[in-house]
Amino acid sequence: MSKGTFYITTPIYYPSSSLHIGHTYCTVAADAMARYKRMQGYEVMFLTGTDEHGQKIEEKARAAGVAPQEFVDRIVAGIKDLWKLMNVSYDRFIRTTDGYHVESVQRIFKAMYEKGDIYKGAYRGLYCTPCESFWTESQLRDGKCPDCGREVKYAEEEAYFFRASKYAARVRELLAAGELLEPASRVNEMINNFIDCEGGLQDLCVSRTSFTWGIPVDFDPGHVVYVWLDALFNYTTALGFLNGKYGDYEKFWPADVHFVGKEIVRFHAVYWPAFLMSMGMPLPKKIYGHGWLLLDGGKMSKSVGNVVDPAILAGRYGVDALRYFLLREFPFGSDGNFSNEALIARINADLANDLGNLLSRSTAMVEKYFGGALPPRPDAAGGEEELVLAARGLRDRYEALMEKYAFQQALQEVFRVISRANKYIDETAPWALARDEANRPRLAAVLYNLLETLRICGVLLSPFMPESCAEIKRRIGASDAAFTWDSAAVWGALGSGAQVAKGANIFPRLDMKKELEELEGLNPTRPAAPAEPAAPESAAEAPGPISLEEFKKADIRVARVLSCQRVPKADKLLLLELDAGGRTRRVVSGIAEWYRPEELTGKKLLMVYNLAPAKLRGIVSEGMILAASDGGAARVVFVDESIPAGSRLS
RNA sequence: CGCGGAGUGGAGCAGUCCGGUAGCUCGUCGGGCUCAUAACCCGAAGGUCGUAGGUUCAAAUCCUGCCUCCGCAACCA
Repeated sequence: MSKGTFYITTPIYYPSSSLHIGHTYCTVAADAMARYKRMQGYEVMFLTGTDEHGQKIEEKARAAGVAPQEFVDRIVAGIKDLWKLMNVSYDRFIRTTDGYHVESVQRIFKAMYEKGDIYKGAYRGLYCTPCESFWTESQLRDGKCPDCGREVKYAEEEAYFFRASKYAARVRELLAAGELLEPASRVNEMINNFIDCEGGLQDLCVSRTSFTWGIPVDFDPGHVVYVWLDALFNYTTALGFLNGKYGDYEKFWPADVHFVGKEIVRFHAVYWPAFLMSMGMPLPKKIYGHGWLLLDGGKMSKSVGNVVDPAILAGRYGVDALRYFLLREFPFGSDGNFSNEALIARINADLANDLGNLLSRSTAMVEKYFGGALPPRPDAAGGEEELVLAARGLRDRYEALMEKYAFQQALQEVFRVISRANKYIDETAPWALARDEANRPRLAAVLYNLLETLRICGVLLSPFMPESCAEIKRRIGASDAAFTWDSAAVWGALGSGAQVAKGANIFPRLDMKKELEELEGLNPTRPAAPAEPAAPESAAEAPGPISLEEFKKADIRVARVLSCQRVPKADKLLLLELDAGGRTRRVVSGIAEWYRPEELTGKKLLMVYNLAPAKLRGIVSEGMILAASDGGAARVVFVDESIPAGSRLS
């Protein structure tokens, strides 16, 4: 029965905060693919998981006042809940903190080291101590640090490197062959930017000593494995590669396809193959770099009132409707504009008006004219009608598109047939046929054809909308055998006599205006969640309690803005000169998006007076001004004119 | 000159690689039908294909310049 195996993966997500619609998009796509392959009879392994190491997690956990493991445990629980809600049928969920993964990665690191592909080296170069940055000769300005203008000195820092350069030619050849990476438009980008660039493909630093939240290099304490080496091998350790946890490596590797966001195509298409080559392992058959969901024309953090929390949307409109929308609206390989309006319009037009309505009216007529029993199957003679031809050939057209990961087009094909069926009802006018007993056979044939069309469409839509299609199956009275992949290529699989269940539209029509208002009302001020980068702060990230003593360490003072100007070449920064009692302080603040310099000049505000200086865009900032933000526009906290500059907050 | 993407009827997109009647969905207007949801079906209006040049018998499509928008990157102490 099995046609073979099919191994598909999503990226392992970074649990620094909750996931959003962009992650959901990728995971739902992988789920649809996995379900499709299972339906076809493949033995599928669908892997997803989380990438839990790295400095950022370490920092976030510290800020939240918990241990890193505890921090990620919480977020991972939320991620699993989301996948459960979205009906994601993953077969395995890997966490890079899982013991078996850690062991495997240590073995891999060692093997690459012993082979000579990982070597101990150092960042070497001219180092500016205050800036904590290495610079190359060409970057220096007048022989000094280009940022702060101070002297630099030669320095080095110990690190392990992966000899990527050794595999550059092979990786290049592989990419250029055009099989590995899709869409093709990304291939040249990879080759031009990372391989044919000046200096060629650079060796990759694969260990860090600056933080500890990672997999230790077991033969060299102090080093932890760089997250990408750790993360990429998840695709194999999850199958049991170099560990005893699972025994599926031989069976499923190499992967049939890795779905990845375009921001990580580079690591998957360049370094991942190089790593595998080093280990002498087979390469994945396909890496598909999907696009991003942008928001209302692209503005990420400034547009107002969009609720793009997948859980909210799924809760309101149904998991299937959201899944359908994501995969029908956007071409998988390119960016798309997400909007609530598009979501609702799509649900109404396709699901409510076309599919849901077709199911309702068809079953209602069976009920009305045949007492709810499936009309007898017509003779083959009537089978040359346009609708029948379209529905009969649908599975093959759908399959060709699904094999190319063209979800949007595959769905379009199905809905073309659904539209054709609605038109068919008009053409055949069953209500007119019903008036004359002599037309009864014809009426039966018409209704049968409609149910058959619904059956085929229902089967093919199942990977996208599993629950709803199960309901379609029930309503048209299809047996299990009449709802399989094979049956979708057959016309006439529906038996006669079974009971049809009439009922309300499975996709109720939505009131666009009302929905948009309510969605905004749900969260009027929070900015739309960006599709890929930072998600809204989750509760897990709120810092824990601090003592009064700790709080008192902060010296917060009233300051008057003496002058204010934009920082050149920085979109978000303003440079303020502040009078806070003592000498004039220069503070750089990231509020240029919300304030013009002249709006601030002369105003009184609060500043953290004893914050350690930091250098931003080359300018030393001696403090921080206080502003409030809920994630959207930041508003400066102004204080009463009567308070003298230099007063301490207490 | 940091990297990349996009400009096509009111909106969102396809078509661009491989030049040759500008297509789809939504919206608007008119009509039809009544099984179903103010739904469905039919028809119509509406486009200098960002802009200026070039190549060509022929350009949305190829070449060059320019304009605009957007994402990434760098900065939000």
